[in-house]
Amino acid sequence: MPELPEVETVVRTLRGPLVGRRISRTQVMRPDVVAGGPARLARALRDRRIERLERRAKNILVGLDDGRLLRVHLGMTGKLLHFPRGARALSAHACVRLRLEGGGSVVYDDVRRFGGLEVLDGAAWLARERRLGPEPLDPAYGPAHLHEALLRSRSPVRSWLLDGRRVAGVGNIYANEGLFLAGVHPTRLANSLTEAEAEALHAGLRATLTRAVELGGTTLRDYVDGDGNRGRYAENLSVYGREGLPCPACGGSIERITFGGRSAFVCPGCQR
DNA sequence: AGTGTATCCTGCAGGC
DNA sequence: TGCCTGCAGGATACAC
Repeated sequence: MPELPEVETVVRTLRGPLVGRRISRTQVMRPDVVAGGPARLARALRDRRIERLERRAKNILVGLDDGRLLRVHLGMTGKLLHFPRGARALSAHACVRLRLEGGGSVVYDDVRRFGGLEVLDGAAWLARERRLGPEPLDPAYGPAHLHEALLRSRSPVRSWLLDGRRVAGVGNIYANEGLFLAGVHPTRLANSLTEAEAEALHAGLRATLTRAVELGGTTLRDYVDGDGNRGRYAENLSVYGREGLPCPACGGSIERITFGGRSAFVCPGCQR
C-alpha cells in the first residue's frame, strides 16, 4: 500500500508528536513482525529518546539518542499511528505498541504483517542503505541519470521502476501514473526509451509523486497517516485501478494488463 | 548478471 | 447464505 508519498506523509505527521519524546516501554502483540525478536527490541528501545524521523525509500527511520535507528517498513497494510494519551482502543491487528513517557503511545498496526520493525546501528543501516536506488525527488537526480540507467536494462520499464535498487520509493501506483503522464507503455523495454521519453518519464514521476505528497498520499483501502487520516490523491489517479473507465486525456477506455505478476493500467491511445 | 516467479498473510469482491 | 478463486499498495529467496 504505502509508497514514497504515503511513507513521507506518515513521517511528516509523526514528527511533531514524536520528536523529543522518550520511549518508556515496548509491548509486542505479534512477534513475527519484529526482526531480532521482541526481547531485543524492548531492550533497545527502553528509555531511549526519539531525536529525529526520516524517510528513505519506503522505510521510516526513527533516530534514537544512542545513535541507533528504529527502521519501520509498512509492507502492504502497515500503519504507524500516534495515539495521544487516553485515545481510542487498539485494533485487532495492532502488532507493537511503544509507550511514551508522559502519556500516549505509537502503534505499529498491520493486517497482513508483510512489514515490520528492526533496530539497527549506524553501520548496519548503511550496509542496507547502499543497496537502495536514488530518491526520485532528490534535486540531484536528473533525467540524464534516469536515461543512462534505463539503457542498461532489458526489463519492462514498469518492472524496472518497481525495483528499489534502481529508483527508490516507487511502487505500482506511481509507476503506472508516471508512465501514463510520460505517454510510455508499461511493457516497453527499459533500454528502448528515447532520451525524450526518459525525460518525460522523469517529469511524470516527479509530478505524480510531488502532487501525491501534497495531498497526503493515496488511500485505496487501508492507508492512513500517523494521525489516522486518509490520503486525498486517489481522485487524481489517471489510470491506476481505473480499468474500463475513460482516460482523462483522450476519453478512451483504460485497460488492465498483467505481467511480472502484477496489474498494469494503460491508456492504449496515449501510451506507446 | 539480469529477469521472472513463488511466497509470506489476511480480507474482500465476485462467481456459482 | 456460503464456499471457492483471485487479487491487493512490498520485498526477498530462489530458479532459469
